[in-house]
Amino acid sequence: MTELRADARRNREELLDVARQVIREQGVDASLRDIARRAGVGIATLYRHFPTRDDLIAAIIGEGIQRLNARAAELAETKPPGEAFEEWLSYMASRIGPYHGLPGAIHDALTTDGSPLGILCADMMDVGDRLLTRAQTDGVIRPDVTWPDIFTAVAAISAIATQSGPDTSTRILDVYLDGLRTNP
Amino acid sequence: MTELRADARRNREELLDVARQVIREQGVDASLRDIARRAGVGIATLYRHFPTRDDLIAAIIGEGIQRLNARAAELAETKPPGEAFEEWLSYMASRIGPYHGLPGAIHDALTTDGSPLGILCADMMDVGDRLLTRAQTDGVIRPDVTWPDIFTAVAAISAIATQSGPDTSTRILDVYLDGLRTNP
DNA sequence: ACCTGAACACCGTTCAAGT
DNA sequence: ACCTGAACACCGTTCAAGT
Repeated sequence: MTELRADARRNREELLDVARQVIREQGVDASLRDIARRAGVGIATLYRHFPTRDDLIAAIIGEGIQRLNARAAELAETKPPGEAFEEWLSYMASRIGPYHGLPGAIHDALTTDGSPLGILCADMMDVGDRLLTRAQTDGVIRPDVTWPDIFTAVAAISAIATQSGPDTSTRILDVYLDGLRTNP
Repeated sequence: MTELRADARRNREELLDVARQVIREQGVDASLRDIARRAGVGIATLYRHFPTRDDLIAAIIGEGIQRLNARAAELAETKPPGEAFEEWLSYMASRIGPYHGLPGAIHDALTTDGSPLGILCADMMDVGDRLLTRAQTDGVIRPDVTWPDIFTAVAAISAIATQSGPDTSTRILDVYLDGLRTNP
């Protein structure tokens, strides 16, 4: 894993660069053949580096997910629980939404064991769960809603961004967040 | 349209029966070739009866959409505006959700002119808009939310049903509906 | 170690040829 | 009028053969 022959390393980088761009444009169901072609590499080479589509997606969004986790820690320290939780959800939506089909892929990955994408997102789920619990303990978020439900909801709502635009997605998320708050 | 040769009529019925089942099982992206094969008909025959996938989907869910519109009229007469609106949204979600990919297809169809599915759903959009306006006039639903937004939200949330099950979808919809209500 | 293209089994869509 | 399969240009995935 860590030691790669020079040519292999170059191919891997090129594949990732191309895939990042193509997937941002066409979504997570983009043609793998097309990605290999644009990277100037045989289709089998793509499969050697990324045995499944899941592996490729995980490699592409890995960094973004880590940033998401870091942001959670940051918000937890600087903002009150309710604000931290809501801001983090909005941030998550803005990062995940633009990749067409990604929320669905993450959801599938989380319930498929051994999925690299699932493993990658497991930490994110823990982080979210903790932020939620803090906000619920603080009494600002309804105590009867679970984190898996909220994650599923925010994922589905963020997916709207690729169809109806980020503004629509944001407005809908705001209404949902309002429903999440305890009535004073 | 109305006059079909006996064999053509039989083929059309068989295609619709098979398509209804296959699409319920596999979603709106199911293989058209597979549907034709199972219907015991050449692939070109499917295309002759339904020139686009859109036509086929519209033909399949047409009856369901009309039932949806009828239900709206019924609810408007028998229930107070807020209840009528919310019940209709839940009913819509329960009808649309189970078909994987249908909410997305409807959304695309509504913004593509000439789409048979879009034409079919246009009435439904009017009906929903009227129910919303009544509920807003009655003061029970937030006045600052538009019908297209609500439709998009409910469509996205109902789509959850095929991934996480109808119960999850229902719970999430409840939270969203809560966010839609005016705070007393 | 790594790369490659051919191979296989699928698609969606169209079109000439059949009845 | 209507039906049909072949044809074309694509997929995802695997595997034997190359360096």
